[in-house]
Amino acid sequence: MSHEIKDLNNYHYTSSYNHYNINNQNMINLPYVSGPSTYNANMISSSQAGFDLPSKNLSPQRAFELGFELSPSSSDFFNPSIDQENGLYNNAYNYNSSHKSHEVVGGGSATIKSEVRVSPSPSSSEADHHPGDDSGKIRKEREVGDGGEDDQRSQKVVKTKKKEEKKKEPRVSFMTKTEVDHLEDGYRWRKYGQKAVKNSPYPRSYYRCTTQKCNVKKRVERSYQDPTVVITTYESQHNHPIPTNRRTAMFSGTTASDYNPSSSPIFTDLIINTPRSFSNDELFRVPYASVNVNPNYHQQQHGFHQQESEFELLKEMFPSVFFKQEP
DNA sequence: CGTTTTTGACCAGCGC
DNA sequence: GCGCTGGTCAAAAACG
Repeated sequence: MSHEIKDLNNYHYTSSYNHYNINNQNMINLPYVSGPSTYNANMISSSQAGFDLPSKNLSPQRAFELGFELSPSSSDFFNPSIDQENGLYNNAYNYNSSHKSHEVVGGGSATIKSEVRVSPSPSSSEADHHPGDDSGKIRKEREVGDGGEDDQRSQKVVKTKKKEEKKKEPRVSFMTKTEVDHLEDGYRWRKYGQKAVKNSPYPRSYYRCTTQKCNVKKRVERSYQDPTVVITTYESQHNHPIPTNRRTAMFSGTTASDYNPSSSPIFTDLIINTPRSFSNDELFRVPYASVNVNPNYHQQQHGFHQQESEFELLKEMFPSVFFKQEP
């Protein structure tokens, strides 16, 4: 069956090949091992995951250890994709809010698929291009400054610098099968904008983490091809734990250096006990996952440490998925 | 009354 | 240069 289920603004997903393509870049589709149609365990085993990676640095075992250990409290469907080429992570995790069946997004099979794309070198893709990210700041600077030649020059330098910095911002996209637009992920977000998206009847919403000094942003948009799917894109990483008291989130003063999610009892407790608002009484099941790796991946330039750090980043961004405490 | 959401305006980047 | 698009700002409204 080759029913194509996703092709939204450069997102591409085919159920037959577990193909999840972003920004029209090529992906290879790696074989995966079909799992049971129902998966009640708290994680996927490496055999179920069916990882088959060309890169020795990201072994199936390693990928599994690094994060593809999915909590049933996270979603019914989890589809992560890491775009190393663009410093872009892409994930989709879907859950079915109205049924307990394990509906694949557009797939028609009783299995849920997941994949990770790892590709090298930052930038150039559309998804990684955010011209407007610093537009506001630039505007402010312009308003404050006197517009002199030196100012203009220095602004150019600042702009270039910011642009370069921007390119390195890692981004993670999730595709989530849900009726809820804004999924609860434990962090506190403030909406700062909404825009109509080209070729889509659904608007894109922009959120910022409300914690002070945390500049994590996320965009939420609904797939125009499959309105039941919500695409959530995270940018940057939280430098603080999940706020224990949501009302005090913006006053959290925890620094990145203080923050050790794996050793934080509070954090762990949250992962285990915090109910997801979108989950209702759902049991989240992930039958299996596969990992896709960009064939152009250059190991020399982006070795194990980067992959590891990216997975670590992924884990930090989605602790509820990655840090599930073993019984 | 503090916080969040809404929404129109603005800006930058890009393609033509 | 112009128009389109994505992203952000910020005032007003809504919310709790």
